Amino acid sequence: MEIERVVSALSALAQETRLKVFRELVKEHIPGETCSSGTGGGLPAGELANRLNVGASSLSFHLKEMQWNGLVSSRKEGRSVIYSANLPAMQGLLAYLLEDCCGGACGAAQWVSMENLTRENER
Amino acid sequence: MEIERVVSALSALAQETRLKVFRELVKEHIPGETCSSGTGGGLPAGELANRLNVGASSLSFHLKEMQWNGLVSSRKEGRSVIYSANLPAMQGLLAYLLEDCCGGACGAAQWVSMENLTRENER
DNA sequence: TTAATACTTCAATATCTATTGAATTAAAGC
DNA sequence: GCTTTAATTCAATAGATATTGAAGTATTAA
Repeated sequence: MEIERVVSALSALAQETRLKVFRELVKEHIPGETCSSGTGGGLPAGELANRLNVGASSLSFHLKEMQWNGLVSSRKEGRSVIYSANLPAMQGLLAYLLEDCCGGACGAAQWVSMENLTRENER
Repeated sequence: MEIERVVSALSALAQETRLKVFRELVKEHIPGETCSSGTGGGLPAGELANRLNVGASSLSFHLKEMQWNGLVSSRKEGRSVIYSANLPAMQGLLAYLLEDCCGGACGAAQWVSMENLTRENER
């Protein structure tokens, strides 16, 4: 992952509303399903706006930003637009941070224990 | 790690110069040493400015930002100021992203393989 | 076909960020 | 003390971001 893409992925998450959006979408994620393939998973823009208590146009602005940066994708369903988390983008970001910004120096192997990694989905 | 701190840590990294600064400092990190305790490790501001080809005052602005957000710390040594990466902050950030923004849904246990984690420090 | 719903786009605005160069502070060397 | 070096602070500026409310576009329902 080259540095410009890393910076843009980080920018997409470095804002409270957007980070909360991503978290909500991850909670709704159905394992093994991508947005384009899925019939379930993800959330409509309006539901996100309600949950996060953000104005529709403001949320739309943030979703567009996140979509541009590859963190979410969308599909249209009736008059709703369903957004879902693009987990491979997050994986790529985490891999970069672990390898290039933590490296051996971080002692990653120690703290990234199975306790963290196998933690069950609490939804 | 509460959401405001996560957002501010992400903001600290979501800028090309700052991300490069952090990477450089991680490369210079001496395992087991914190900035305050260390006699080695870290880099003086001027050396960072040279390596990254950034103006001194601009770099100073970014370093201040990163220090405020807890990603780097500094010590004075003669007329230099030595900056070093605050790895626990990065660990906390990665832990948050793995757990709250990736969770079980991400299949983290699969992709965070030992291949990634035990990769040798290439400096 | 009209009305309602779900979103997005647009324009105006306010605020935050980043860069530049000049001025300032602090430590070392002469 | 004077000068050089290392870095920070300041002021001005340009540009990017975020919020608001109004207007516009589809889609569904009456």
